[in-house]
Amino acid sequence: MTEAPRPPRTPHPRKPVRGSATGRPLMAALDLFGRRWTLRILWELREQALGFRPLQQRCDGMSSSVLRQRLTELQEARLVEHDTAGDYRLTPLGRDASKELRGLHQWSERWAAALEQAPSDNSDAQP
Amino acid sequence: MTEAPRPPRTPHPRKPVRGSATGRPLMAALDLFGRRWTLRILWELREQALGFRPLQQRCDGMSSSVLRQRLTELQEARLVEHDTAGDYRLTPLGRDASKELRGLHQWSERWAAALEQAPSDNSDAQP
DNA sequence: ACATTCTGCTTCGATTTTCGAAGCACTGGC
DNA sequence: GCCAGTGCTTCGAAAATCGAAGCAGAATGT
Repeated sequence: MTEAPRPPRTPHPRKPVRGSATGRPLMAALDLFGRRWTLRILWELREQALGFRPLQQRCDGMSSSVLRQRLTELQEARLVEHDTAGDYRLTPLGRDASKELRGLHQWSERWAAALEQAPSDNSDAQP
Repeated sequence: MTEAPRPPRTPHPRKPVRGSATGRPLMAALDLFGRRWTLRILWELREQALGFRPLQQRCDGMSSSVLRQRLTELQEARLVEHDTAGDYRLTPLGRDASKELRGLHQWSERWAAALEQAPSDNSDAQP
C-alpha cells in the first residue's frame, strides 16, 4: 500500500488541533468553527431540529458531502445529536454555543450600519 | 488571454457572499469568520497591536500567504487597520467583534468541562 | 400491488483554498 | 560594510470544498 488515507479529525478540547498543539479549549473551538458551514449549520438548527435534506436546503444547497462531514464533526463534538424522529438537533451544549451566535448576529447588524456610514472610498476597490 | 485570475472576494454586509445571495449581514459575517485563521487573528489582536511577523508567530507560524490574505480581508471589512507604527490593530468595529470572541472563549471552557464528564464511549472513535 | 417521491447518505472527479518554503527589498543596529 | 529583522510576494504541492450522480429504504399516492 502506498499511503494510509488518514481520516479527518474532529477538534476536541484538551487535544492538539490544526494550528495549535497546546490543547487549549478555545483553540479547538476556533478550529471547529473556522471550518466552512459550521457556524451556518448551528445557526439554522438554533430553533428547530431538521432532517438532512431540509437542513441542506436551508444552507443554500451546500454540498451534501461537506454537510455530512460537518454533521459528523458536530456530533463527535457533542454539539448536535440525532433525535428519535431522525432529525438533527442541538444538544444543550450546542444551544449554548448558538447563543454566542446570536451575539454575532447582532454584531453583524452593527457592522452593516457602520459600513453604510463609512465614506469608504471604494474607487479602486472590488469591482 | 485565457482566463482572468479573478481575485478572492472579501465578504461585505448587504452583498451576496459565498453560500448566500440574500445580502443579510449575518451571512457575510459567517462567510468571513468561517475562513480559517480569521477568528484566531482577531483573538490575537484583541488586546495589542502587532506587526506582521510577530502576529504570524502568535498564530503558531501560520502561512504568511494566508495571513496576508486574511489581513487584507479584515482591513477591507474594517475590522483591522494599519496604525502609524506599522502594526496591525483592531478598529472599534473589530474590538466589538472580539468581544463576541470572549463569549466563545468562555463557552469553550464549558465545552471542555462537559466533555470531561461525558462517558463518551470512545472505544472505536478516533485512534 | 405498484409506481412515485422523498429521504439519508456515499462516491468521485473537478475546483478552490490552504500550506510552506523560498526569495526580495527595505530598515535599523553595529 | 555586514547582519538580523522586518513586510510582503511567488509558486508548486497538499488539503478542503464542491457538485453532480447514484443508491437503498421509507413514506405516499392510486
